[in-house]
Amino acid sequence: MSTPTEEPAWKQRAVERSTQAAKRRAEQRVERFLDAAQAIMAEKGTTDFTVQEVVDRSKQSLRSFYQHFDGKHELLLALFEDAMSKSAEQLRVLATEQSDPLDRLRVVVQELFESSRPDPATQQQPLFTDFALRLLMSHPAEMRVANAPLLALFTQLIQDLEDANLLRPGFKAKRVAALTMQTVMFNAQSSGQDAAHPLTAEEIWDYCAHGITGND
Amino acid sequence: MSTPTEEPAWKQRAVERSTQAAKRRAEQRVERFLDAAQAIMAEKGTTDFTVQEVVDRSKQSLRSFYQHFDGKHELLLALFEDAMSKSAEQLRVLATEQSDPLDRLRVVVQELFESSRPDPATQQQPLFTDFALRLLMSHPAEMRVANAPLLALFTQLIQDLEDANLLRPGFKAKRVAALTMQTVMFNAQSSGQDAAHPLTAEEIWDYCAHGITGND
DNA sequence: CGAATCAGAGAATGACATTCTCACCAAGGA
DNA sequence: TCCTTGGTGAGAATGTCATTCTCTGATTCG
Repeated sequence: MSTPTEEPAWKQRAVERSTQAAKRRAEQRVERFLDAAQAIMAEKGTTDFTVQEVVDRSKQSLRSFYQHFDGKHELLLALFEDAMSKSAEQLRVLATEQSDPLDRLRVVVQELFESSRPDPATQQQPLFTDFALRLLMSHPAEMRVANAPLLALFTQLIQDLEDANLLRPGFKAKRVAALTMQTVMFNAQSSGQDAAHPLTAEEIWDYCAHGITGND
Repeated sequence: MSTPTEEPAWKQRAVERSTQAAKRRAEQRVERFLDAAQAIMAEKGTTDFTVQEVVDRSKQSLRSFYQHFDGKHELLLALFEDAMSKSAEQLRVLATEQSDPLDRLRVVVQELFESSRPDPATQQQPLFTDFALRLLMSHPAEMRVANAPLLALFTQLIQDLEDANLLRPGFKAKRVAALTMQTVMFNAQSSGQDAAHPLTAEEIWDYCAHGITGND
C-alpha cells in the first residue's frame, strides 16, 4: 500500500514537464478544431456542419477529434459556453458605462436583444439561437452552466435595482434575473425569425421593465 | 384542346363518389398514423420516435406513410398544430369563466404556463416544448401558422384590456400579445427543465403584468 | 376477365456520427 | 542505438435514421 515516497524530484519535474508539453499539444489541437468549427459556422451561418467538415478543415483526423471531444455535442457546447461568456463580458463592460442602475439594465437588455436576434451580418449568431434551444431541451444542466455568466450579470444588475428600491416589491432579484434574461433572448429569437413582427429593443425593454399594465 | 364537355353526370358522380371514398380512406390512414405517433410520444415522452415505429404501430407501411406525409416533419407539424389549436380552445373556455378582463388574461397566462411546462403526468406535453423549439428554428412560417390560434386568443384578451384602459399606454395589443405568449411558453419550458428555479405561475404572471419595476 | 390503382414488405440509398484497424512516428528510457 | 508507448493520420466499418425504390398481391371498375 505504501507508495514509494522516494520519487526523486527531478523525475517528478520531468514527468511534469512532459505532461505539460502533452497538455499544451492537446490544447493546440483542440483549438484547431474549435477554430475550424467557428470558421465553418461563420461561413454557413448554421450549426449544421458535419464532424468530417471540421476535421478536414482543421487538417486533423477523426481519430484525433474523438480523442479530444466526447462527440459533436461537446464541441458545440465548448463553442457555446465560450460565446456566452464573451458576450457576458461585453455586456458587463457596456453596463459600467451607465451610472443609473435602471439605465445599466436597460442597455444590457437592449444590447442582448440585438445581439441575440438572427442577423446575417455578424458571425457567431447561430450559437445564440439555433444551438441554444437544442441544448435547453437535451442538456438543461449544461445549459445552466453556459448561461451562468450572463445570469450573474443580470442578477447583479437587478440586485442594484433592488438596493435602489427600484425593484417591484416582492420580487426576488435572482428569479427576476433569470426570467428577464430568458425573455429577452427567446423573444429576440422568435421575433427575429419573423419579418412581420420585428420587435424592437425598446419594445422589449418597456415590456420587461413595466409589464403589460404598467401599474399595480 | 377542347375537353369533352359532355361528361355524363352519372360519371361525374361516380368519380366524385370514388374520389370521396378514396379521400375518406386516406383520412383514415392519416388518422391511424397520427394516433400511432401520439401514442408513442405519450409512452416515450419525447418526439424522438422513428418513422418506422409509427408505421409498425399503425400497422401500415412505409410506402403508405410517405404517400400521405411529405416526411416526418409533416407528421410532427400536424400533431403540433392540432395540439396548439386544442390548447387554444381550452384556454378560451377558461377565459370566458372570468368577467374581469385582467383576470381573464391572468388565468390564461397561468394555465398556459402550467400546461407548457414539462410534466411527466400529462401526455402530449413534449409537443409544446421539444418540437416547438425545433420548428421555430427550421420553419418559422409554419410555426407562425401553428401559433395563430393561441396568438389570436391573447390578442383578443389584451385588446379587451386596452378597451378597459388597462393596457400600458403606447403598447399595441397585438405586439404585446405575441410577446406575452412567447414569454410564458418559453419560460415555462426553461424553468421546468430546471429543478432549482421552479418558477410559479403566479410569478410569471406578476412579471408579465407589472414588469420589473412595477411602475413608470 | 383485364387494366389501373392502392398498399404491404422490406431491400436499397444516403447522410451522419461514432468506432475501429492499421501503420507511423517521435520522445524517453534501458 | 533499440524498444516501448502514446498520440495521429487515413480511411474503412458500423449503426441509426429518413427517405426512396422494387416487387407483389389485392381491390376496383369498366
